[in-house]
Parts: sequence; C-alpha cells; structure tokens
Amino acid sequence: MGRQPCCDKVGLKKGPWTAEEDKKLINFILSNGQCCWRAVPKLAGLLRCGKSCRLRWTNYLRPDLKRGLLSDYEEQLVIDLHAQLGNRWSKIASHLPGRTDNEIKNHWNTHIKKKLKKMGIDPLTHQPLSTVTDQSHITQPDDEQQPHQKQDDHTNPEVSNDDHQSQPETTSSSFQSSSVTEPKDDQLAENSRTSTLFVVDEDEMQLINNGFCTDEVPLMEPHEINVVSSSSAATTTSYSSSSSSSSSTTSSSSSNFLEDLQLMPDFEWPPSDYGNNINGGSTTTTSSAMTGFWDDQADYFNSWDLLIDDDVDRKQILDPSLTQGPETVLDHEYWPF
DNA sequence: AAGGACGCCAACCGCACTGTT
DNA sequence: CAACAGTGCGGTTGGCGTCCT
Repeated sequence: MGRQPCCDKVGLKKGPWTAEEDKKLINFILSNGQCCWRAVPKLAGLLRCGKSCRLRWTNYLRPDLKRGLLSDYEEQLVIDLHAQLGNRWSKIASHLPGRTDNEIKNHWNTHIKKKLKKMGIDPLTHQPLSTVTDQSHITQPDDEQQPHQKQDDHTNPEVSNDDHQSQPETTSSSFQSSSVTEPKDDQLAENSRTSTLFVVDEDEMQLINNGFCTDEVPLMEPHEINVVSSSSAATTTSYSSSSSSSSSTTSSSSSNFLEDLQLMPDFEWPPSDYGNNINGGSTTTTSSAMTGFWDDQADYFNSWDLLIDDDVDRKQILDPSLTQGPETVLDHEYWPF
C-alpha cells in the first residue's frame, strides 16, 4: 500500500521561500502556534505543502536557531556523537542547542568528513583509515554505507525505539565520549561511561545532559519571531539564494535574513540573556530566561500590528493572563481547528 | 575578464514511525 | 488489529556563490 502524498502537489509552489512566504508562515505560527502542519499552508495562505512549511520553520525561521558555522566545540561534539549515534542527525542535533539536524548533516558532509579524512580517520567508523579499510571493504564496499544501521534499527523488531542495541562494535572507537549520555539509551549510556576522549566541563555536561533538544524547544515566544518589515517583505528574492559557505557570505545569508526581518533597529537577536541562559543551564532555565526576555521586550509588541492582523490573537499573545505564559501561545489547544 | 569547477546549503523526496479511529 | 493520517527523519538534489584556471 503506497503512502498518500503528504499533500496535493498540484499547484503548489516549490523551491526557495520568498520573504512574503516567510512572513505569512511566521505570522501564522505566531498567531496559532505549531500544530497540524498539513493545515498550515491553507490557513496561512501559502501555496506550499505542510511538510515544506514545517521544514522551513524548523530549519530556518525558528528563532532559537544559531546561525553560522559550528564552533570547534560543537564540531567536536558532533564528531563524538556521530561515533556513538551514526547518522542519526536529529539525535545529534538534540545535543546542540540551536542547531538543526539538517545543518549538522550538511556540516558533516561538507566539513567534518573531509577533516577526519585528512586526519586519517574514517568518518564512517571513526577508526584510523588504514585499519578501517581493511575491515570495511569486506562488508561495506560502499564508502557511504552506514555503520550504525540507521534504517535497520527502525525495522528490527528486537530493537526498542532508541534502538541502539544494534550499534556495531565500531562505535567504541577512539572518538567515544564520556560526556554524552542519553537518559533513555542504556546502551549508549553504558558506552559513554567507558570512554574518555572527549571531555567537557561541568557546565557543558549539564547542558548536554539536559538535552536542549531542538525538537523540544519549538515552544517559542511570539516576541522571538522577527518581524518582517514592509520593505523586505515586498521583495520576492529568496533569502536562501544568498547563502554561501564562506564565513563572510554565511553571515550575509543567515544574518541578513534576520536583519532583514528585524523591525526594531536595536533589537538584539538572539537576546543576550537568552543565549547566556541557554549556555548556562537547562531547558527550565531557558524557559525562565525566555520569560525574562519576554518581560524586557514587552514594549516590542506594540510594533506588531503589521504582522498580526487579528486583534484577538495579539491580545492573547500580549496579555500573559490570557496566554498563561508565553509557551501557551504555541499550545495546540489554541488551534481553533 | 570569462567560464568552468567546486563547495555549500536550503529544500525536496520518500520511507518509517506513531497515534488515532 | 488493520487502515489511515500526521509527522519525523535521513538521503539526495538543485541552485547559487566562490574559487581557480
């Protein structure tokens, strides 16, 4: 039985998103939160499939995203996590605040892979290349084959949701980490306890263990969403078209987008409090940090009229008593459908 | 200066998983 | 329990920008 396509593709737009579309999507999620992605394009007036909307939001528009190249620390963390998790990018991303699986995946394929190869380490097995090739070409003639059996994990009935019992021995490589643990993952936790290479300090450890999961974070406050100015919204140029890998152009693509969307010239993005608190604490801390930011930026909402047309929606967002806290803005119960 | 090669990344595609009926 | 709907995830691709010749 073939799966039904996620949406009726006839008449739907594909390709890079325009500022206008971004605005509509932000506007809609701002008012209604994240739910029922299939319904989003219709309700938001977008000629996109829901999947595309979700992707655009999670990978690009979400305000808690970090932009720019991965830091050395993040990169090392990715390498380390990859040694344990394989190509499970979403899981890896869950350990890197503000990073998306797509971003990490891209970074892995474009930067880290090469780096490791240069260092004489096989990016697939995290073993020294010489010994790896001896072993790998026997069972994995294809250089790109996955050592961690990502797909098989899902289909193996003996494997639980977190499915790491199928982790091959190769994961206990020199890149094993002592710092990365997943509460639900006994096998990985066990591996982690026995490995030593990647050491982080306590704060980092706390950050990692608290699992600032990007997938858990989308509870965002409306004030976190940059407002599209009428001028930038008028353009039909795709922001993504300016993206590039070089550091200079990366900033131009990523931050240009944010800059373009900013309405208030002195608006700090991301809020310094936000970042500091994230780096220093748990998701709970983050939440309170966000609340603090929320308070600080209360006046900011006065300029939202161009984004939110519906007064009621705005009141719900602006009035904490109506929202019962910022998070409720995205509460699914808010959805009238 | 021109154009081909390469690198990068946003977005798409399709399968898998999970929850609901 | 099967069928279906919704969503998540990872692999792949298209297009743009930069580099190199």
